[in-house]
Amino acid sequence: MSLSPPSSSVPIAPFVRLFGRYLREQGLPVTQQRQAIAEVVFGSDDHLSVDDIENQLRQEGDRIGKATIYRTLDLLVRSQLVAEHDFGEGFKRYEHRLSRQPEHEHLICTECGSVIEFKSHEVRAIKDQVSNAYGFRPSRHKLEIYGHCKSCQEAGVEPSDDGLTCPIETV
Amino acid sequence: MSLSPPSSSVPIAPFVRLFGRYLREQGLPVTQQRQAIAEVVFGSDDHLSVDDIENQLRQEGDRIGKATIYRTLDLLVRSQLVAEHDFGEGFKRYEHRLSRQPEHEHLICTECGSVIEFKSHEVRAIKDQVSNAYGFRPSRHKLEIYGHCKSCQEAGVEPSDDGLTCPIETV
DNA sequence: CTCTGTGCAAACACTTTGCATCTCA
DNA sequence: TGAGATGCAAAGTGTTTGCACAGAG
Repeated sequence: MSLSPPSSSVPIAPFVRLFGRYLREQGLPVTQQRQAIAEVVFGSDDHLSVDDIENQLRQEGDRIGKATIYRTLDLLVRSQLVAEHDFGEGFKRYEHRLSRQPEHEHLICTECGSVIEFKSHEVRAIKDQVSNAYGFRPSRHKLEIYGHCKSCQEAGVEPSDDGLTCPIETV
Repeated sequence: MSLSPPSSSVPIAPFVRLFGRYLREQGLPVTQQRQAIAEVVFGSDDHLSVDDIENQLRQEGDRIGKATIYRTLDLLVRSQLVAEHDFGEGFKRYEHRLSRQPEHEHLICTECGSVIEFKSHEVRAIKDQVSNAYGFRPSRHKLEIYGHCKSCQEAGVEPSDDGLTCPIETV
């Protein structure tokens, strides 16, 4: 769906090195494959699927097995340099957390799959307030808004509604 | 994980009939299986997995194939009488939308899987405001806060953190 | 009586795992 | 050199689909 060209303009080497440091801290080898995968992830500001990553690697001449990609993504997520998302497409997407808003929410187009990031400090307030009310200790949260992006609307996509004809109250 | 006893105190027959009406509107047969499945879903205020539903049916003496359960849940979701959730457990959960806050958010315990529902009108404000800013036409949203519930905290569960030792800024 | 649902099992898509081999440290 | 990674293919998930038979309208 998204072929995501190498779209980053900031140098990514330092980020890859940061991952290398994490690996060394954990006593794990810094392999070529792990670096190549990290380069792809840090080199794109998109929300990449495993297939996106595999394709990008292939384009660059690297042939790395899916298993290795999954295993490396697991390490990247553990290191907290990368965040994992599930937008309900049946597979996961990955997004690096460097040089961008560390905490942000998503607008997701259910037509074309594009994702817009936005920041809202109100969310943090809600999170604290509600957690407090229930004695809950929050760690992470997600706010996702699904709908149609501007271009899909302009392309004539209509919101579909298919429920009961006499709707129940949907305050 | 959750064996969810028949916990509802409101009569569920009217809700099942509402589903029957939807089916008839769509020209689809109102079968025993569909009614039995609807009864289970409307009869519980929990967030049920397909296995939960299958087990509950089995306890009541009904033997309905998983395929039928999936197909019926699809109809229930389409009718908008039931909402589908993915709390990142690797499978979906289903929750009926009758006799409860039609729009609400979730606190999810990552330890025991329990779910607390809460309502926040600020979310709607954020949704409208942000959508407006991006020319986005929103349909649905989700706000989920993950963490540890009160009882798991009291049971001594500690939040774990395993990232880089020198963390990046996490404003 | 016809159209659709049902149940089973096979198919599916994404992800994980086992194992022989190779690589970093 | 040895712990650990890699790649392939096989196994595992939850979910969907194909098809012969059964049931609702």
